[in-house]
Amino acid sequence: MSHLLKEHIGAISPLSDEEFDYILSHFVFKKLKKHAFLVQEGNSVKYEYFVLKGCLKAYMTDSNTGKEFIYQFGVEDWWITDREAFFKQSTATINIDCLEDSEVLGITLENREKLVTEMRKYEHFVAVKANLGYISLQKRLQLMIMGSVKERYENFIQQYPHLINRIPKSLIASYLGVSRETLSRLYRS
Amino acid sequence: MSHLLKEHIGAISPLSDEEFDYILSHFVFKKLKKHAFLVQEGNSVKYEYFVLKGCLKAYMTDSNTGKEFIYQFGVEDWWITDREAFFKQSTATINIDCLEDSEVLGITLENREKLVTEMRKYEHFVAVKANLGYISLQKRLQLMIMGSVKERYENFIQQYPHLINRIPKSLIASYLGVSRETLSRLYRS
DNA sequence: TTGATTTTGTGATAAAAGTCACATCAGGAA
DNA sequence: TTCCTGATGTGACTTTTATCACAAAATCAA
Repeated sequence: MSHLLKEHIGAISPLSDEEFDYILSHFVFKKLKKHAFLVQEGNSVKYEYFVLKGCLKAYMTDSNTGKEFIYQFGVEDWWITDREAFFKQSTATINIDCLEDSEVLGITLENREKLVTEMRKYEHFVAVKANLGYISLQKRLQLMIMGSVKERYENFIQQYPHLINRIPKSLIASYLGVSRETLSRLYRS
Repeated sequence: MSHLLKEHIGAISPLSDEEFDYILSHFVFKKLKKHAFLVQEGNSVKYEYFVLKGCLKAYMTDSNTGKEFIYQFGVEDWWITDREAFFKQSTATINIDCLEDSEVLGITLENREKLVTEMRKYEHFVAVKANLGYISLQKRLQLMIMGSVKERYENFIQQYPHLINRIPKSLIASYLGVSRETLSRLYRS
């Protein structure tokens, strides 16, 4: 049996079909139309989501200027949620909505903890993920502080070549912390 | 018995004296002079460190410009290491050195995994820490992208009031991703 | 298809921050 | 104390990026 989530977890903690079926039974499936919200500011955040299909953006809005900063995109094989609200069981400070029709698998904090407690393999998977996530965030911060706009964009192209023509440049600019005009002017020979 | 590390872990997972003694036996104590390196680029990173006393900086040097970016300070009650090198057991890409005479407790990856496996409480502590660390890094990134230099500095003052007069402004500027001159000019009435 | 909306590019100008240079100030070591 | 080093403040100028404005191109929905 092949399943995107099975491959995903299995890359860190190899799973038997039975183990994976058990894990999968703790998730709920959701199908969303373009522009639909998965997480909305002020609401509670019941799930952490694994993206099966489509594309989403997680962003926060500056209360003064009204401008938005995209802190993460979510496409196939990625996890997305308002991490702080999910783990602290508080209300969302960010929004997540769909750039395309999307399909996700959601797991509640309760089920997540249940799996972590019951299955050493899932606990290991989750711990490794947390570390890798932290490390990649640290690299992004470093690039943001030390790198020029050009370096940031080139790094993005290299890391996410499949997103360049899938996501509007204005959103990529927001992710890179630069105005869309400046990004657009980068490659004038 | 009172111990900084016991209070630190206990705030997340309360510990008996026996449990803490057992945990502590997995750490090694190190005492360092000002300017000494705890982690040096190119070397292996055997330990993750908890700071008992003193002040350290973790930074990376841009290979082109030679300028350094401080990604973390470490003072009492903080953890510090080259996370990526430590977990992947590769060589350091960053340097950590002492701004003051310092004392730290180090734990190897092996001992860390041993404790995580043996003690549910330590595992919980470590998981919670990873989450909190990720969340605070995310906030720092957000502030870096959306906030003005002034907002970033004010946030720093609010978060770390005790560091303002302990660490040179030029290093704080590096942490905030701004030149020391610009930081110095912030508060001309 | 067609009209509307979104996306993208680009000029002109303003604002923010960096860089270089130098002066002053504070603290540590002999 | 006295010298030396590192820390800090600030002027002058340059570079980078944001902002505003508008037009062309692409995409989407009825």
